[in-house]
Amino acid sequence: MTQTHEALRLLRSQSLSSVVQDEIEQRILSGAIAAGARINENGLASELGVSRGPIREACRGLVEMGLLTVIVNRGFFVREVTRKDAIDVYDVRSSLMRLAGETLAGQISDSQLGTLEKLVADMDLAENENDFENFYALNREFHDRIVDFAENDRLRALCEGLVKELHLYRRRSLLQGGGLNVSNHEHKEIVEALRSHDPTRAGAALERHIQAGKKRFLAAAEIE
Amino acid sequence: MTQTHEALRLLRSQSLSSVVQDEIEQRILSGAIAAGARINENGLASELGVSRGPIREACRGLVEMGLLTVIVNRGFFVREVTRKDAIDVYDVRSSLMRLAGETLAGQISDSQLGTLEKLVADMDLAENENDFENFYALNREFHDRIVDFAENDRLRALCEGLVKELHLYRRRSLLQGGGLNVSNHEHKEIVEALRSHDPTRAGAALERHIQAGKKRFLAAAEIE
DNA sequence: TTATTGTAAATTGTCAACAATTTGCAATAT
DNA sequence: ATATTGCAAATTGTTGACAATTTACAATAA
Repeated sequence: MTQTHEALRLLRSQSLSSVVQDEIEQRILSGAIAAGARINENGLASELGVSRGPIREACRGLVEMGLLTVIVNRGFFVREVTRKDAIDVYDVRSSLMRLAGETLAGQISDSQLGTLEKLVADMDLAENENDFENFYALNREFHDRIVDFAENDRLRALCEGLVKELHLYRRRSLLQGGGLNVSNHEHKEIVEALRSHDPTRAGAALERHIQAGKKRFLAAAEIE
Repeated sequence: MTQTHEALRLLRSQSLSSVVQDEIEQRILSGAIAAGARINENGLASELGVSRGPIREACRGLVEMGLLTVIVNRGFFVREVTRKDAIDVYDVRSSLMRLAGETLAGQISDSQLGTLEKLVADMDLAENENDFENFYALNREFHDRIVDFAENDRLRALCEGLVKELHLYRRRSLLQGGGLNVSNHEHKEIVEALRSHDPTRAGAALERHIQAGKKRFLAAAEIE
């Protein structure tokens, strides 16, 4: 009975809509619901054991997040991110990561530098062991931490959204798992720049890094 | 009867939810609904002549846009943008406008330069006549055009959202009407930089311009 | 006076049902 | 064979109703 108790406790702090929204988001990003596919409100409602109300509310939120599009009288569809969209997103993201670097360089603490260094070291290990999955997770945390440390809530929210949007494209192409040949050397450069507390240098290092990622991504997308 | 006909035609291309969403957004940005105020679903529903369903769907969208927040069992509230929030948004916006400048410098056409020059000239006129309202409108179009011309859809959408968010804060303080002492000189510098097709110079000019706006804004907010 | 408790009203969260629209598909015509 | 027409089923858009929760406020106690 602890399960229903848990469920009830959850509903006092979260509405069904937000739980459903997270669930649908998960399914979209994992690829369980394909790009371009329609969200079947009835089907999803009965599968999740809720009515269509929360489903539709969740979908409205996901539309504003850029994960769904809506066509009147036809329904909600998983957004199809074009190559041009992905390029646009990469450019915006590189610009924002540059801001993160510029901001962070002037305020980063030794303990924060330590955290980043640890992540880079772990990535070295993962790289040597060809543990791509772990490398990917560490890489993602590395970027997340940099944004977190910059302490700009809007920046954090936007970066989070951009990464999700890229996933919407990425999962079609190989990417992530494949490692995309991310060089840990760039990460070391970034940490060095941050340690020097030079905003311009740190911003440039991060911008270069994302732009390099964009190039790798485009090269990989070319193949498919 | 042409009115109901119009209304019906509209509903075939737009859902009630999106119409309601625009309406609520308008009320928030105009200040008709105060920051921190709760959205009364029943009240708004009967006032707009719709049921609570579309109202709630619209609110979910506005939450994701950052104009509303939601508290379980308490409802939707107009977001209260703090001074720190505003600073964060300005920093993000200056970074994105820099990207717009960098992008645009390499691809701007003579006709587009002409459009921007015309706007600057009109602003000169409005400035001389102390027509603050017109100056504000022209100033806004100037920035919108620059973003449009950069042809990055994500950038455009994000900038639009950031401007709305700033309005949420600014409308309390004086803002716009007060003119905030925006110097047209900075605009001329921006156009010159774009004409030189130098990405770095154009990006820097725009970043400086928004940062200057941030300073003016903070100084004005200090007074209140 | 100030806190506390209890109850009624207001409000939100969710659901089920109905009307309007779209989709699927067979029957028909070209 | 291809296009067109005409239903029937599926699906979306919207509504009204009901349960759960919060808010407002009067009655009571300290």
